Amino acid sequence: MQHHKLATIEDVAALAGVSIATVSRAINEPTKVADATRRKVAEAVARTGYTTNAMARSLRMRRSNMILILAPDVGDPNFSNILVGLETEASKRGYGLLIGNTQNDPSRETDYLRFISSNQADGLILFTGHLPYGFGQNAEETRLPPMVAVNEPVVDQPVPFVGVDNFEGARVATEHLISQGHRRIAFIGHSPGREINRLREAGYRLALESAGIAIDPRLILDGEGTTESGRAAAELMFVRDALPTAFFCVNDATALGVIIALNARRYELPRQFSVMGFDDISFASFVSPSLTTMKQPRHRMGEAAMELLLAMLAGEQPKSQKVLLRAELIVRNSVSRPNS
Amino acid sequence: MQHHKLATIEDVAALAGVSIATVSRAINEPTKVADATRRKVAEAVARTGYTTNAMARSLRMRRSNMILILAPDVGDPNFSNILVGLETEASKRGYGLLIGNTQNDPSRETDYLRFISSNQADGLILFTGHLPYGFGQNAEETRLPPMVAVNEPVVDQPVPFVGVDNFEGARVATEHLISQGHRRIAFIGHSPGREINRLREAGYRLALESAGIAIDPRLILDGEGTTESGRAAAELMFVRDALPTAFFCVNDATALGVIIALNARRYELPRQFSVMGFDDISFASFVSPSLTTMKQPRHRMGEAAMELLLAMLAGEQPKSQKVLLRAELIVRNSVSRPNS
DNA sequence: AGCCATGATGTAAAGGTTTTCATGATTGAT
DNA sequence: ATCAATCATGAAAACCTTTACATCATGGCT
Repeated sequence: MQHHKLATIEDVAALAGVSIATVSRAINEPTKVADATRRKVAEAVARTGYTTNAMARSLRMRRSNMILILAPDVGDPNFSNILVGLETEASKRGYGLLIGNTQNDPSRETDYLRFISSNQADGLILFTGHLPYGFGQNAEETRLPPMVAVNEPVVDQPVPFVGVDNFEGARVATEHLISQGHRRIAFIGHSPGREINRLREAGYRLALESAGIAIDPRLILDGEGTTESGRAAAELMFVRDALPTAFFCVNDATALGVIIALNARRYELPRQFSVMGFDDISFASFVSPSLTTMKQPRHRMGEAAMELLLAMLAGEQPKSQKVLLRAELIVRNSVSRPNS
Repeated sequence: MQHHKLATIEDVAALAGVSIATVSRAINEPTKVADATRRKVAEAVARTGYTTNAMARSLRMRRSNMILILAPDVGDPNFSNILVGLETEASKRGYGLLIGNTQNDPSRETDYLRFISSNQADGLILFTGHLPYGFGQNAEETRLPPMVAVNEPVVDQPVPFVGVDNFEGARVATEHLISQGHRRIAFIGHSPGREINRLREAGYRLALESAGIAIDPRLILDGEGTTESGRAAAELMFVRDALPTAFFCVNDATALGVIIALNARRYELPRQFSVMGFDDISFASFVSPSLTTMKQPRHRMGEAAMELLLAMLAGEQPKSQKVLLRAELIVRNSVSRPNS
């Protein structure tokens, strides 16, 4: 039922009247072969429609030219944009991408490791923020395969990381609000367990301190980064009656929730409240008011991570364990000067 | 620099005191082996940490248990949600997913076919709406590999298709508007070249005709399905001054554009205009007003497509060349009765 | 003329499985 | 007790490459 029977290197060799070794060389190291034979081989390849069997090749060479991507949620738009960058760089270098959706399920993580241990993938890109379950326990003993973490660093493990500078980005964002004249700035998305939230909050705090603004703990609200948590936090703020003039949200999803809450209460934005997000997800520009936010260079993150991983596979030591790209301030219409 | 040296089947055989053939059987066809030896082998496998080398296995068995996914834009959220369904079903059946981002670039399409012709993938899932460049020309001659198209059918080729019933969905959507009392319903997104747009428009037309409502060509506007095209179309409508009471948009992105245009003109929605979308993208519920739309069962589409492909790989003839899932009406706040 | 370096090619091994076929052992029937 | 059938296992082939090593020819040097 498959494609008849594929031509093998032997067929090509026979047709070209040379040995299979020569065919292999003509294809992979053209300089090591005489011009005339190279042409004969090329001709034979064209005639037979030969393509080298990747399985045999990988078996022999002990590498597959495949990279396994492990992500907790493949459907997440933030992920998929980074994926595009990963793919761009990988395919440029002749690597294929194998994707694994773990949903943070330990058994699925372990399951996907079979691709590594069975030589089906040469390296690993981690979106999960932790080592796949199955490496965890005896990490020092087991030699880790080449891998790099992207978006979220791996805690307590020497895994090279490519991501955005959350601390610096949050500082810039908060400074932007301050530069507009805001003094009472809320932070929505306090969650000390999440590295990303922690860093962004730290940047927020530094910006305030540097500007000599005292931090009001009533303006720092919990939130895990979902739209619903943003909406709830904003509501809570009104109940408690300790109001800011601006909301700096840990991410755009949260900011969206805040905007929904404010719209529902019929406030006019940004006249009465300013809202700032982080990420620049695709719909940030379509919300009303369109969202001022920090743009993550997702495509570049993907490229950089893949570059780093491929360099490691080529035997180079990573120059640094951490590549931080800077987020870019995108000014739209959800931030203005406070009018009080 | 790699993981020391992996245990092979020979190591296991030696430790268990049996031949490699027995080890292979103990692992893959446990019933064909005596209980005692099966236990010995299991023990040896555990001790050595053996995992079978997928390359050797694929080489021998002439199949890789990999599926290649070819998509024009991996970053598209519509795609990534279907991808989750594909992944769910594939990994349940022990298949891996290899993803290829083509950006509709013929050379990239051809390039990715190497995974098929080199046996690195057993089958193909197509999001592109056309055969990958390189199959096209002599399609009758070349035997096509097992493949199924999802989301967008492949034109003029006998490729099994899994998608949503766009015609029926558009009919249901339009009927919903009619049932609310609308008579002047615009269709935004006329684009005869696009199969999806064509079908949705056809459903719209049928619903109107069945209700005895004459079709007003001035209410049918071009649009390729982007937010910007929706915005522009709505604007055009005001310029031309042939206004509907409801807008049925070819998809949510278009509907979003329409809403933006209406909001900008300070209309109150849905009191003055109703807007209906199609797709139920993630932000449909966050727009203001939240969008009434037809939900595509993306996860199920992915699962169904993968199921079909795996069945084909197992040698079954696909029962039908076309699996159409029905879209579900999601009622939110962008549609109400007309108030004129 | 003889020698050596260089360059082009071929031979054969190795990579790790699955599976066909053969072999022996065991069971059941006569 | 004999024969046939069944069952468990092993030997070896096949899957298709890449590459270390060997071979041979060529040409340049002394």
